[in-house]
Amino acid sequence: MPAAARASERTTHRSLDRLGSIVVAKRNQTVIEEGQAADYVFKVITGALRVVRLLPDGRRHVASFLLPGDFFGLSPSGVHTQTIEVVADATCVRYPRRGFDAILRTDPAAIHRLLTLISGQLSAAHDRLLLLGRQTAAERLAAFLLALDHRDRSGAPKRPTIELAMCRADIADYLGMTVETVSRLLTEFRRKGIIELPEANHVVLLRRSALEGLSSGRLPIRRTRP
Amino acid sequence: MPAAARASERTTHRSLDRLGSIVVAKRNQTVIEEGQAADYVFKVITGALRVVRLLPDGRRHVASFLLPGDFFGLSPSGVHTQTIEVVADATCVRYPRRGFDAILRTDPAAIHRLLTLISGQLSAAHDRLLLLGRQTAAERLAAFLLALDHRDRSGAPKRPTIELAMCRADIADYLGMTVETVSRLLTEFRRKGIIELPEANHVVLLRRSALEGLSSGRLPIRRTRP
DNA sequence: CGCGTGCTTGAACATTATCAAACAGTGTGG
DNA sequence: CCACACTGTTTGATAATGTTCAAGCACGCG
Repeated sequence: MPAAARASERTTHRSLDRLGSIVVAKRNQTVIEEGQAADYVFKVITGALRVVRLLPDGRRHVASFLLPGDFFGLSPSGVHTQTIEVVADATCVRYPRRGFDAILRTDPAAIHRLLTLISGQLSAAHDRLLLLGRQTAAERLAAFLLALDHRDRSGAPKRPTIELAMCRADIADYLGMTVETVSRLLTEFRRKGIIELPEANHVVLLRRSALEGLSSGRLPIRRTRP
Repeated sequence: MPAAARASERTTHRSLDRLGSIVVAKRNQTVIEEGQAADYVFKVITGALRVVRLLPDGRRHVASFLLPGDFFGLSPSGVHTQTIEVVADATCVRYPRRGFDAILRTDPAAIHRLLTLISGQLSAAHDRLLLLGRQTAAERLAAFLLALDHRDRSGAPKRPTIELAMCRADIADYLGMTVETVSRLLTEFRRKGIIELPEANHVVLLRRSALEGLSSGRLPIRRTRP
């Protein structure tokens, strides 16, 4: 469920590297606040962040998690529409917006990559709409674990253990449920032998197929509408 | 809840007009199928369409509705990831993808508009994630009615009557609930004097403020039972 | 007409939220 | 080093929101 697709690595531009400066941020710190001017673009190096939206009464939603390799802060309008907070102590590279734009102006290929990146994010958002609108809590959590695993695995192959950088509340707000439901479902998965929970934030996938069955892989199956 | 923002009108490009050809499509017809090559870009002139995704077991989700002025079919990857069907008999303009791309290559301003358009869609998708993940059925329906009204009203001012081009099933799949719930909530709104329902697909907004109160989530989440 | 389709309504049921309490781990100050 | 607060997790009992199943109604069309 990366907000920025895996294409992010390829989006790195050589001439960008010289512009970047390292930024370090600690747990629960706010990196970008809704309404702020979008003067910088960031790329996650280590750690994890969350994209957050709030309702007036305090209900919270996590739009996406940002993991190493992901870009954030891109906002053509020039104003951020979301708040971004640190989940696990993070280091990022920060590029000044102007330099970023300058590259876009001169490099057509960069524009195309950016367009592809954002389109990928849009497509991912649509997947999540289907997830939140039409799948059960168990299906959503299964999909989440599989996505995290897939993401991890792209780095080091054959690692059946997922490390959860985020707390239960973050997961709950990401999947549109309560912490209690997240906890109960994890326990249920454990009882069924689908996962192991050596520690609260370490998940070992024992039977991936069971999770895949739950998350009802999205195949392009069509139903003839009445 | 327009998939393509209101900016769509401004996205029209003079040199595009010569390339376009008119396409007419009837109710329930499929205009674009998931997996198809994205050879054309469309713009809605009249009528309404829906962007649909299905789960293998038949559960359906409507990602967005497309109303006059909206663009669709844009897909940088070259392959469509969604199915698009006709809600109410529609006429669209169809532009060949190549001509569209050519304009993008030569006109930097067009690229910027496209980027802004897609970013707007992404932002709208995030709003909908919050809606589906954290708001009640009543709040979602209220937000839907207000969005439709806002959209209509931009054309002709002072029209308190919304025409629902889509059926209850479409609304339900868009808001992540069942037809029964949509129906019950509309009845409830009517009983409370918030709306009127002269016909099944005509909604008159009597007390917009009541809907706004609902949709902004300012209503108590947990009600102490009498 | 009578049938099909879509809308509404009702009653029973299920999933998930809410409330409450206990527990584990972590850091703090005495 | 221990007691203590503090935060995050788990578990249980209860309740609400929304679904499912089932039936009836309204409308348009052959």
